[in-house]
Amino acid sequence: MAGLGTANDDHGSDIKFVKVIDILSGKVSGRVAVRGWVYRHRSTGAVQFIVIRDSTGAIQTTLKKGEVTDEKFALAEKLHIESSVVVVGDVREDKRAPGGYEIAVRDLKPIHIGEPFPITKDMSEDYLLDVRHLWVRSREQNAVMKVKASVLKAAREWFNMNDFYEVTPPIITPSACEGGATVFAIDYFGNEAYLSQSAQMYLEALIFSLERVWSLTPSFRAEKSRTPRHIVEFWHLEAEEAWVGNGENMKIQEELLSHICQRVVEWNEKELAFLGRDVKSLRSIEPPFPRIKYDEAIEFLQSKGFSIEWGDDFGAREEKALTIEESMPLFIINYPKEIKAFYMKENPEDPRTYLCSDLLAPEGYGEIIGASERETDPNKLIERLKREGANLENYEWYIDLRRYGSVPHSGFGMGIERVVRWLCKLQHVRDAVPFPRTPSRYYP
RNA sequence: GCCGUCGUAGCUCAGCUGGUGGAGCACUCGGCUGUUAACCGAGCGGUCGCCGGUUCGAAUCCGGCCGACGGCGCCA
Repeated sequence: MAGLGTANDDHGSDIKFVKVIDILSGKVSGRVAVRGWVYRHRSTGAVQFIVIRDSTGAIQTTLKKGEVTDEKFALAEKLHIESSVVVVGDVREDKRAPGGYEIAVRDLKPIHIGEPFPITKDMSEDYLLDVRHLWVRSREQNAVMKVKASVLKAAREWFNMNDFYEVTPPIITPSACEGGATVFAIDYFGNEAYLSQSAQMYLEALIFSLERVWSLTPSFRAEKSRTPRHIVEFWHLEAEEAWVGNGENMKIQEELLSHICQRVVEWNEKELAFLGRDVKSLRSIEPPFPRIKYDEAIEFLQSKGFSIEWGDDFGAREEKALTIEESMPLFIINYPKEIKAFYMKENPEDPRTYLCSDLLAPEGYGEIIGASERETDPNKLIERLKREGANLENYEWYIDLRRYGSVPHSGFGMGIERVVRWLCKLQHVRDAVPFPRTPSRYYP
């Protein structure tokens, strides 16, 4: 509780500020000071109930006529929802209070009496996106942001424990990193540059110095995708590993993701409960994850009545069917070349396919990681780029990486918001971002 | 890009085959000594998305446009 400061009560002595969660968990008692925002305000005339929230939770406070001055009582009646206040009072266990504890207020100081808060009870998804700068205060957004922070913290923790260096690839790039996907162009002192869609190629360059690297960067896709799993700007966690083949690459992914799940369970039990995610299902996420070949996935889908043939890519329906009954994430390996990117390594056992994997989240949430061993033969890369009609000049430096001590290597990219969506059981990835960017929105 | 749904008070919505625009919440005022998104009474609140057409008369019928949302495709 260091650094929370103190507030003068009406007797002139200094009272320590405490966090709401420490009251609700029974850690503190007696006279306390709390600062936060008005979450609910009810009154029966002679008793006012003001629920105050801070970043840790919400607690009911009670004001009774005669226990505070008439001026303070009248002032409290004017507090709109989301007004900021400091209260001083006595912690009391009371079954009538939500959460089991309340504060009997002795003194109350408004810091700012807010204007009427625009968000009330019936709110459309549309409207909440318009007032996102205020909706981020909601319990739901608060819980999701806490889980997301844990995901990032746990990922960094795992990489640090496993000999990876965190690196900082550029966001402004001279060309698209992946063929086909649409890029945002920006004016770069009179030339055209692009916002990064993936750090992968830069990470590939860095393994020759650091061997195992990872990065967390925003990635941008200028596609007018209208689905619950797409946003224009998303946080991309990517890793690249020298001397690692496709199999070990998958081991790294499943260990990383399992660590993230275990930590989120450990750190965010309250938030997960609020979001409706049962902790058991996440606690059981442990290596190894089941893995099936693309061919087997096709056969499975055909047996389920899908009209899909070898060579077709999986759509949302197919991904859902493959994982809706699963409780573990599922690897699908060795996709046909036609539906994957040019930089993947050919599968020596079946040259029609690549040494690659997609990791699908369980319960139908779909792809959260795309991964592969990378092609090391410069001629094969040139040949594939030519076939795609790419401008080879843009890829010269990338081909160069295969000319000076090339080594086998693999890597992957994880969509952070997709992981958070799955962990928090969200309808849409945009709810895993405080200020989502979609084709139709970039405000606020 | 394709398919679908919807635009009425600050918010959520009702408004029938065309005839003087409504409710709940929020807000203001009043009442209530234990409320749980408190409750009760009153008040305030409108360019019915925009443009045009039909009609004595359009929120309502017709046409066009704009915007948002939902689903598919593309992908992390």
